[in-house]
Amino acid sequence: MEPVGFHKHDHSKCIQDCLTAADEQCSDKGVRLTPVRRRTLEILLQDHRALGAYDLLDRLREEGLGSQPPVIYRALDFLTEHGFAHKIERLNAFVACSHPGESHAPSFLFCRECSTVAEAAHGAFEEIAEDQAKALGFVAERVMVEIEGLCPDCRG
Amino acid sequence: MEPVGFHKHDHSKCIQDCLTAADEQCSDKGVRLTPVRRRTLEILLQDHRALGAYDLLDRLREEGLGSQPPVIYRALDFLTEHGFAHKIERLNAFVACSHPGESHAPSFLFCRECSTVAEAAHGAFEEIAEDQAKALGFVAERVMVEIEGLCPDCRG
DNA sequence: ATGATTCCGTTATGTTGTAACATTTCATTC
DNA sequence: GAATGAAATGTTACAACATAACGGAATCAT
Repeated sequence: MEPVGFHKHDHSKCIQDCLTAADEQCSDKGVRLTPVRRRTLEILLQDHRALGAYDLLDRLREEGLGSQPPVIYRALDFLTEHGFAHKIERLNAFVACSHPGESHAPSFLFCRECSTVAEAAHGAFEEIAEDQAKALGFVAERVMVEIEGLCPDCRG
Repeated sequence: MEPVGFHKHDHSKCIQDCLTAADEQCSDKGVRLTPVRRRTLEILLQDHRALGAYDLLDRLREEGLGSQPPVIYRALDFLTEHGFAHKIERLNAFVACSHPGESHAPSFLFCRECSTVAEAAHGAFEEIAEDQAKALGFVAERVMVEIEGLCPDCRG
């Protein structure tokens, strides 16, 4: 898994690939990527940035796709549940998954200036977490890593 | 630094030590551990559990120590700023620091059943985070690690 | 077609957090 | 011990984030 948020890349292809992957995975699993869900994912994919639920809702509203909070929260529940999007807890905001399909339990780096998010390799963190949990008799189920800082652009 | 949340220990001593450490550090720094701040810390120290701001506020209100949200949020700002308490982002809740004075940037393990929190060694996580950040040209300023799972008691 | 299921629209409300300004408390200096 | 200035608190009002509950529409399997 290679981080993508701070790298130059062919972004329209990046978007297309993610949407295609989502379409495929949904039909494989027999779940539906409905218009509201798909459009929410598209909006998130526009930037590799974290967006608040209400920002997303505003966008949907402009397009006549739903105007009340439950609409967007249901769409986000679906997308996160199936690994197409993730929540950044520190920001109360959501970001499209950059690596749909790959094993999930991501770590994030996000810029405090521009909210750009990169998804990073998580394995090393999980190993350490597992060691620490074991030493305490704790069963680790989910390891959240969120690294706040400045991205290459905002470092100035 | 030894994790404490899931271990048997002399808890009244644990509370006393933390309060004493807080008192000392405050006078060293020339800041004031006022009644609202001190009482908030005491309540947090009662359990090694994460408590919501409004739960804490209810406790303060019962004791006539302040009844409006800004009161508790200001106290929590003070306590977190000086390292006497921490916020668990995943829970929107706060926990007393188990190791006041030791270098700060903690990692947490918290139980999804009972909200008990243990503070764990953070160094290894920071190293990995630093490596990943460097590879991306990202400047890591704060590394948040929160491990959700089941504590020894709730594992059943 | 019909019944079951899933999804969406909507109202209402709950939870978490802050801006702004008035008042009080406290330490310092005169 | 009064005047002053800084820090802390009290209070009102509101902003931002999130969910419960219910009715109706779309979709799917038979």
